[in-house]
Amino acid sequence: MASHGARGRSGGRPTLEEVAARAGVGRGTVSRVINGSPRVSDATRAAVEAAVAELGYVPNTAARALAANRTDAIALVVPEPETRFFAEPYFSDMLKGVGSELSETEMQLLLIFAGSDRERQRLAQYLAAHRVDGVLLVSVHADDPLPDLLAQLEIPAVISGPRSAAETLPSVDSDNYGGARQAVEHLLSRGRSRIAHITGRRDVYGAQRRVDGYRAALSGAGHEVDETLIEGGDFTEEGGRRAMAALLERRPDVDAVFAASDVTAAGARQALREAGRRIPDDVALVGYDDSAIARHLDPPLTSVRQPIEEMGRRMIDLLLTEIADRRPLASRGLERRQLVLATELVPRSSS
Amino acid sequence: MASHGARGRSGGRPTLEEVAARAGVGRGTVSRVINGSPRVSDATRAAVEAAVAELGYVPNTAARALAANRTDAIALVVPEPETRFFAEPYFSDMLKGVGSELSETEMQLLLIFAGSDRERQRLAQYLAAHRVDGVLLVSVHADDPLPDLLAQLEIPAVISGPRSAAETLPSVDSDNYGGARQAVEHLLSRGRSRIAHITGRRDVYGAQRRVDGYRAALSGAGHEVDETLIEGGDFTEEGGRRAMAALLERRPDVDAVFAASDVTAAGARQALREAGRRIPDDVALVGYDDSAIARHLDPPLTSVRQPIEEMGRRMIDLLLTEIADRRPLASRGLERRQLVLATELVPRSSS
DNA sequence: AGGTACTGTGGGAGCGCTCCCACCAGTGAT
DNA sequence: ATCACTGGTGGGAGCGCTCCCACAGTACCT
Repeated sequence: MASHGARGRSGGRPTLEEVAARAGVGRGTVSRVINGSPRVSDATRAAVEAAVAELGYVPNTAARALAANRTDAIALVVPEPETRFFAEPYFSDMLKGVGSELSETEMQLLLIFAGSDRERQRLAQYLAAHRVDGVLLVSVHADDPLPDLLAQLEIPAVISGPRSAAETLPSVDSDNYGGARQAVEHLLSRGRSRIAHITGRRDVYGAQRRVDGYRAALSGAGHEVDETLIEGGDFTEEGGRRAMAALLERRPDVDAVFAASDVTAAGARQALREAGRRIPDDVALVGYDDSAIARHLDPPLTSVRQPIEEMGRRMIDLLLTEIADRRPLASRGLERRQLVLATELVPRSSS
Repeated sequence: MASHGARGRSGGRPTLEEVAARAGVGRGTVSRVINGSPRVSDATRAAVEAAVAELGYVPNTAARALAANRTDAIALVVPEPETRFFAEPYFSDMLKGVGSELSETEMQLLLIFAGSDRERQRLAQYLAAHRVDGVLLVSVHADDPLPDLLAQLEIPAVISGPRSAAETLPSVDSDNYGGARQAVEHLLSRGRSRIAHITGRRDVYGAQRRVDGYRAALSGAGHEVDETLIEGGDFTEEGGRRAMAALLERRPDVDAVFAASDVTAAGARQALREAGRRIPDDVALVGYDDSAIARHLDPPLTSVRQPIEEMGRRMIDLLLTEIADRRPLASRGLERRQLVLATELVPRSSS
């Protein structure tokens, strides 16, 4: 029986010490080379690098994490009960951006689900254990305690979509306000004048901003905002259908609808069909997200695209900066810490 | 200046040692309690647990990993260039299953992208460093070197979808053969007789199995399999369109199509529309995956649902078993190590 | 000739655990 | 009484790193 943690290692993976011996230098020097310190002579560096290559040395992260008190990992926290969020392209696109940006670094990505109470409990434990250097928070609700927990634990975090206009955390968002404006202006330019809006959940700041954009576009074009043309939705298909039905009841003269999400638009479409309205002939329809649904709806749905992959990338940038900056006593301003990226209208035949 | 790794700890998180002192026991005893060893008296356990609670102790994973030579983490490797895979509900559903099953344990989930060569390089390094206890491999191609690498490093792995009939790795798959049969039998029962099949990529074993199922269903019903009704696709929309166009050219009398994926079906639908064929009146259409697209297509698409979330869960089960079993010299049979889960036909108005 | 100031380098200490050996009661068999 | 055992426990050693102090060597002043 070998010494102690012997499992499965036939000869064992090489350690720093072995590399040092091989290169004829000290442990500290190898560590310096591995970590790219400039205070190493070229000759020494070359010798160490050769030894590393010969031995196939790979640093042991656990040891590094223990000694250096950092983990080289960040967590993406997914509030999963929102199945909507999870199944939408939003999620995978963001992941794509996050992944691609992260692959430029040595950082690893952990996926943590914080859906159930048990999972949130576990997450709290996990964060308390400082097992990640930073956290990416997506789709956080206004009353979520998580951001405060993170602040308290002094763990750097970036949020996608501020919780309110007074958000203190670094954030990356798309221009919900501008996107909504684009959508409505597009409908106006198509000669529509009685443009309704089916909102998202009002406790989501982004949904609120879309309402603001809707209003602004109308006002900007000299129209009065008619409150009877605004109906509350919740981002779901069923919600969209109900809202559209209510709208048709109240305002049978409606000639266009801007829905706060593609899924909502799909629901609205059903209600319109059932009421015998043709799209776009009788009522034009515009969605938001430019998801797969938009392309496959009949007729294909005009929608507002958010640069989600780009948002994922930027979130990582921001987070890595936060992590790096944690050393000098933080408290720097929010200068470049809250980003808003432009949206783009994708016209299709529904409008 | 404090001792050494002093960053950010105001008083510092409690350590095992502190818990031991508080409970009036030795370090080893606390470790035993934390790890649920049975060789601890009830009184001692209670004392330790109290101390843990009072101090808010959370074990330091890095230290544990270093000492015990395990990581309590598994990786989900995503061959991301397959954007298809990534954006499809397949991915998020699987993730959901994986996450829910994992949340029963202390294991953490790492997401690793192995799209570009650089990423694969990094992955190899990562695995060589034994930074995970096990690996989940999804959507692996027949010629991927990854499984061999894993075998060589003796890292437990589970694959979703065997690479061939001779797969040696533990795997969890849905019943592609049976699912295809169901689809075709459904079409037969609807009175269709000239049923075409647009295949998936032939180098994907699951696609091959669907072809087999298609054939079997026809033969089983006493029909001869007409090779001119089988057309190669590649799981993409454009591929589906092309294949359908070719099919219509060659067999204008076709009265049903079984497509190897919903996306393929969406492409086929376009080609059918362009050719003026009505669905389902002239040609019935059945897809595979039961994705969001299926529900939102016009007309809604009959499709074969795979229990993907369940598959994710089972993969985790299998992997955890593999990890636990690694101790007794492996080499146990493949008895319960290759699972095939049942599919379900979801009829909609396209057939 | 003796400072002073570097740049490079070696290696001790320590990160917080797990593992295991040693040891101390009890308990039952001899 | 003596000799196994057994369940329960304490604590040394060590996992593979990073950090930092100490020190050699060289270069440039006084």
